[in-house]
Amino acid sequence: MTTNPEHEKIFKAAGIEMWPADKITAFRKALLDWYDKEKRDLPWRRTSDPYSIWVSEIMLQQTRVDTVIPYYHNFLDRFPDIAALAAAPEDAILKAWEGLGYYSRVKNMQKAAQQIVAEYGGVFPADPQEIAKLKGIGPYTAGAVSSIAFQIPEPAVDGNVMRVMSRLFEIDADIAKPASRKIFEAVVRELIDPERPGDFNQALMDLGSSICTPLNPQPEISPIKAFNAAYKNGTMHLYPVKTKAKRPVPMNLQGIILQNGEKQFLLEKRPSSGLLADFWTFPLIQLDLDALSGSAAAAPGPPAAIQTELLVAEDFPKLAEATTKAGKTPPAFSQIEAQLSGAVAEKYGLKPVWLKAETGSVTHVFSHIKWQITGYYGRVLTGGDSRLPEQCRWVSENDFADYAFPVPQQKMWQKFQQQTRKEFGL
DNA sequence: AAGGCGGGGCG
DNA sequence: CGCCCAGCCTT
Repeated sequence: MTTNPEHEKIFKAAGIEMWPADKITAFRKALLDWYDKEKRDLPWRRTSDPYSIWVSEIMLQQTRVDTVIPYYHNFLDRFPDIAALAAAPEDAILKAWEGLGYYSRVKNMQKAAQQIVAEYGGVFPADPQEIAKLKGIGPYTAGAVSSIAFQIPEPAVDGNVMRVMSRLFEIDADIAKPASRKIFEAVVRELIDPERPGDFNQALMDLGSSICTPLNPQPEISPIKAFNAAYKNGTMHLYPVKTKAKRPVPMNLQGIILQNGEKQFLLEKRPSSGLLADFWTFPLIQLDLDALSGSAAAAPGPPAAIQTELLVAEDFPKLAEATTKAGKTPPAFSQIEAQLSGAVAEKYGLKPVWLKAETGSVTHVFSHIKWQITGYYGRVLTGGDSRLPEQCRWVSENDFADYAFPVPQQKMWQKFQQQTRKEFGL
């Protein structure tokens, strides 16, 4: 009952029975009538500019609408067109993406903008095949931009669409598997309204995010409940089929919060590839704590006890007062702190005096790793050290706004301010 | 095909 | 707190 023999094969293999033409027509009407009535008024739905629509689609990958809206406005403000994005400095585009996550998205988008300038005269290509060649544009985004910006009947299969379709047709394919996407694309190609492909795709996604949700869906109020095989057969709880992701692996790190004599903080730029590439954080190191707990490796005594007292008395009167009251000498060197000093001396050529442990300690969960950062605050006497690595910089707090901070860094900074700043009036 | 890559909302 | 949300790139 399809026009396409390729689709026929796919449907047969997946056990899908495609609807007759009149049912497809009725489905389009039910879905689009609902969309016309209920669609949200979103900024990128007020434009037909392919660049703006492209920006919105890249931002909306793995990111909620409410989160995206302010970033969308700010980004278009700073980079109003393809040429502006292509020419922007990297730190500017990272800053504009700060907090959004998956930062390779914006780097790839800039590469694509440069591609468009070089190969398409700066004009966004209006052909799905050409669109799909752009860096960072995969099958979903190619379909979304083609259909929404250019009214080309291409499927835009995201997680919402796979969930909706798996329930409508009781499709057993595992939506976590890349290979399954082909099945859903074939289904949408059969169903998509050639008159309003962009609205059709957006309607499916809206439905998936509001009514046909992953948890606690409301099929009884769905505009397309009459088409929902899983609902009619009482199998809603079985769809979609999706294998679970692995748990993030815990990783313990030490966050090094150092200030120099000018009250500047040491920041380090992360490597240009990998996790949080090119973003700035307080130096993060990973001590081998297992090796530490074993032997009673004599911790070197405070290498600068006198300096410590001087520092504390001079720059941190409240800290000095607090430690005196508690009947303690200024921060004793634990084994960990001795290790820390060794690592900091080796990596950064600095000899800090540690003033507080467990400050700026935070947890941050990525999709595959769980960072557990223990913060250590210290001061260094020397100012501009010649051995400071290339990727490091002493930065005044007033200039933090010029640096792109990932969320774990923002958390460390917040914690440090709450725990140490207020406590000691630094 | 599998793994790397961020961040936030919900119960 | 653990659960959920997931496209594109690289390997």
